[in-house]
Amino acid sequence: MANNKTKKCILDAAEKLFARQGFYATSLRMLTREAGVNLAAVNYHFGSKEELIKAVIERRILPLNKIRLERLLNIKDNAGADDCSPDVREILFAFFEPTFEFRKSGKGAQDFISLIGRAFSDPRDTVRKLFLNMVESVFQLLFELLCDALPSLPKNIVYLRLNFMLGAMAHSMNMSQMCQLIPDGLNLKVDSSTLVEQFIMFTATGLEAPYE
Amino acid sequence: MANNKTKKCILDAAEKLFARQGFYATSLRMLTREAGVNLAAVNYHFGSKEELIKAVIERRILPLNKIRLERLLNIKDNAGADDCSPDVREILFAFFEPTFEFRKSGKGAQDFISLIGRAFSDPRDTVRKLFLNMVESVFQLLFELLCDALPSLPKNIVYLRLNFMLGAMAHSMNMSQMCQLIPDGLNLKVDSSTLVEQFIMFTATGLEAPYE
DNA sequence: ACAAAATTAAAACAGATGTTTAAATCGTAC
DNA sequence: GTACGATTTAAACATCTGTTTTAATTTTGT
Repeated sequence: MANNKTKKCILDAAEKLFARQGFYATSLRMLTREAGVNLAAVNYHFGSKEELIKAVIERRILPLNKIRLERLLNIKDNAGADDCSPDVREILFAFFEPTFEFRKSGKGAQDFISLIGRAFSDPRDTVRKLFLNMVESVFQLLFELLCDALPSLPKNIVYLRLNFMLGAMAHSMNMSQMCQLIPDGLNLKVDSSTLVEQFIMFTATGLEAPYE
Repeated sequence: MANNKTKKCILDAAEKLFARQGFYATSLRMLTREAGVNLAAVNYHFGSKEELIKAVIERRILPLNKIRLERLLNIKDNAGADDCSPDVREILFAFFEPTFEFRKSGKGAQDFISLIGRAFSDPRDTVRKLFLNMVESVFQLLFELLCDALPSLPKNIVYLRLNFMLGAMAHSMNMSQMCQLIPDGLNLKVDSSTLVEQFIMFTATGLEAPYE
């Protein structure tokens, strides 16, 4: 168990290639070449490609989830103590800021975030469920808090809007390829902090929109 | 050229399977079995799998784009004549309503719409560009109109928010699998018209959010 | 230093993939 | 009815996939 270098190389290469090409389009041969390890190493260390996918996601999402959960629980407790509804923007910031913060921490992190967007909208149940199971608890708490913060909205409407928000998020995580849409002469780039600000501004305002 | 039955069977089957399993996960053998035609028929009629993907998307998106373009141009002309800014909600309604309306027209249409969501966030450049090229003109006009409707916002901010919106849209199109997120006892289903209303309410309010 | 366990390496495996081929069948115009 | 082009069929093709196997090598505990 001493030498984890191979495992790390595989995870790093997988993170990169899965994010940029997708799970399906990345073969174990590309992956192991990129990682500089033998083809059989993946099956030896992880068992199968599917379990590698799981490991790639798990490595990063568990610590991230821990932070998000702490921050959301903190909001919940404060609201409970003061006996008032939590604030939507506060909730969103607690939920998104760790993600965007982590994203800035390096190239690998950036790849991982776009990989999450991939997993969230993967065609195959196996991959999607794999991811959803890991984030279920956080999402559930997020949903609860948003319901508390928006007491005038029916829960199914909150749920619907929550999904709009998550879709926007999944898409925003692949920002690199976003700017292919409008081939304008304008400089449409935005820096990372503007992205978070604008994202929260957009979604918070949308969530708070009046019902009918 | 007389018998287009085979072509139609292939297109229908492809639409269904591509939407439900993704492009990659659908093999030509599954596809031709579902369509009830010979394996070689795809290559005979369409040349390759990639060209089949293109044909599947094109069949539906061209008429849909025509409607959207007409309605958007109509708004543009009216605004030009009255010499006033167009209305955000009006623009969004013109853009989204045809899609959701078409979605209601049958099972195949429903599959197609979720297929569009797939194409929009496909990992591979080839597939994504294929789709983006077809919608480029409509998106460009949409962007222009939104800039006119939101004169107080910098264009790159409008562009950013437009992308949030498109992400939300792509995700909402696979609504069928959305409700796996919160396994609550609550009935969180919403009907189709509520979906459009809420989507426009959410995104319009988000787009109109103040800048900083 | 030696034996046992863990890891790496190269090769082969079984199966699936998109595509092509070559013959058979069909539809249609003369 | 026959000949000809379009279509369908079944089989083969080459290539790629994830996984296993078996042997070599390295690392570890004593």
